[in-house]
Amino acid sequence: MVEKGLPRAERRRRSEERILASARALFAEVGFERATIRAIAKQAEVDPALVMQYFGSKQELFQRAVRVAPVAHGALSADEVVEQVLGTLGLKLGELPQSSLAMMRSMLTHPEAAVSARKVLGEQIDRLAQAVPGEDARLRAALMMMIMLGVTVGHQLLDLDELRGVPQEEIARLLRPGLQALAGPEGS
Amino acid sequence: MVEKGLPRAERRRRSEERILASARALFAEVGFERATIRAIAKQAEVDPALVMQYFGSKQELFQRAVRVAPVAHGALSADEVVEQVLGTLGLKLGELPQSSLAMMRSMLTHPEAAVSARKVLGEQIDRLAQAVPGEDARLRAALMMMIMLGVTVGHQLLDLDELRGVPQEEIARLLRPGLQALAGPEGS
DNA sequence: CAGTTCGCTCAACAGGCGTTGACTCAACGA
DNA sequence: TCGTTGAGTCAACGCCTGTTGAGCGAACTG
Repeated sequence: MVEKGLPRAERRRRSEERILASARALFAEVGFERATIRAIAKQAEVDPALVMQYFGSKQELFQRAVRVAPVAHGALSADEVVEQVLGTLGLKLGELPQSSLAMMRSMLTHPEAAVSARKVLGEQIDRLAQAVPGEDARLRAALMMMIMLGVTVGHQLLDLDELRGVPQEEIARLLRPGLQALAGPEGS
Repeated sequence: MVEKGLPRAERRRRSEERILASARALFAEVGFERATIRAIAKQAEVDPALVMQYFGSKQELFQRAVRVAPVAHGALSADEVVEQVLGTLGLKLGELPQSSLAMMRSMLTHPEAAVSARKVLGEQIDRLAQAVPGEDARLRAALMMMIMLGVTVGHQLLDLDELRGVPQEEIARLLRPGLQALAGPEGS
C-alpha cells in the first residue's frame, strides 16, 4: 500500500501506525515467536524491510507495540480497590486493549514479555497494596491480581467454553466475595 | 551417551526415558517453540535424529511429554471441593509435575498445547461442578480453576517477587474464603 | 560362528526466519 | 527547474529449524 498524494510526514505516520496495529493484532493472536515480521508487514501492506527501517528489530517493534501508559497512582479505599480490580484486565466493558493481550499472550514464552508483565503487574500490585491493611498487603494484592489474570487468561486467551459469553457483571458478582476477603482487614 | 553392555531393549527404554525427561524439562522452561529438538537431544546426550526416529515429530514428542494421567472421578462434598482445588496445580507439596508446567508454559502460544489445556481444565471443571450446587455450577467451577491457574502462573511461570517463597499454607488460607464463596450455595 | 536385526549416528536437505544494502522514485527546498 | 531528501521496495545474506536417508557396529538369533 502506497497512499499517494499525501505529504511525506503524513505517509510515514500512517505507515508506522498501520505496522503497529498489525503488530499488536498478530502478537496478541499468536504470540511473539509465531508472529513473523513478514506476516506483520503483509497485513500492514508494507515491505518487511520497512518494518526494520522504522523499528530497528523485531524485539523493538514488540516493545513499541505493547507499551502501555503508566497508570496514575491514587489513594483508594478498601472497597474501591475491589471494584478497581474487577475493572482491571478487561472483564469490564468487554475488551482489553490489543497491546495488553499481546503482552499476556507472549509473557510465558518470550523473556522480554515476561519482564514487561512483571513490571506492569508489579506496579498494579504496589498500587493495590496501599489500600490493603496488614503485614501481608503486597501478598494479598498480588493474589487479587493473579485471580484476575487467571480469569482473563481463561476468558480471553484460552477461550474456555464455560466463560464464553458470560456477562461481565456475573463474573464480577461471583468473584467479589473472594476479592473482598483479600482486601478486607479480616481473613485469617 | 551410549551405555554399553546393556541389552538392546533396556538401552532403548533408557534412551527414550532420557529424551522424554529432557523434553519435559525444556518445554517447561522455555515453551514449545524455543525448545528445539537439537537442544532436547543434546541434554539427553543423544543424536537429534534419534528423537525423530522414536517420536516421529516434534509435535508427537510434545504430546507424549505432556500426557497426564486422567484423574479418577469421585463424588465430593462442597467442602472437600475447596480443599481439592487448593491442592491442584502444585501449590500444595511444592512442585507441579514437569509435564503440567510444560503444558502451561506453552498453552498460550502453541495451538496443540491450548487444546490439551482446555481438555485437562475441562475435565477438572466437570469434576468440580458435580459438587457445586446451582444453575451456574460449571461457571463457578471454572472460576475456581481459573483462580488457581492465575496464582500458579504468577508463582511457577512468572516467578513474581510477591509470591516467591510464600508457604503454600498461607496462600491457601488467603484463597480459601473466595473459593468457599464459589463452592457454597449462597453467593448471589 | 555367520547372518540378521536394530539402536544410534552422520551429513545433508529444504524451508523459513530476522536482517541488510543497494536501489527507485515521488515529495521537497532553494 | 533541478539537485536533495527520504519513504518504500527488491533481492539476497546467513542462520537455524525440523526432518530424512544412508550407513555403522554392537547386540541378537540360529
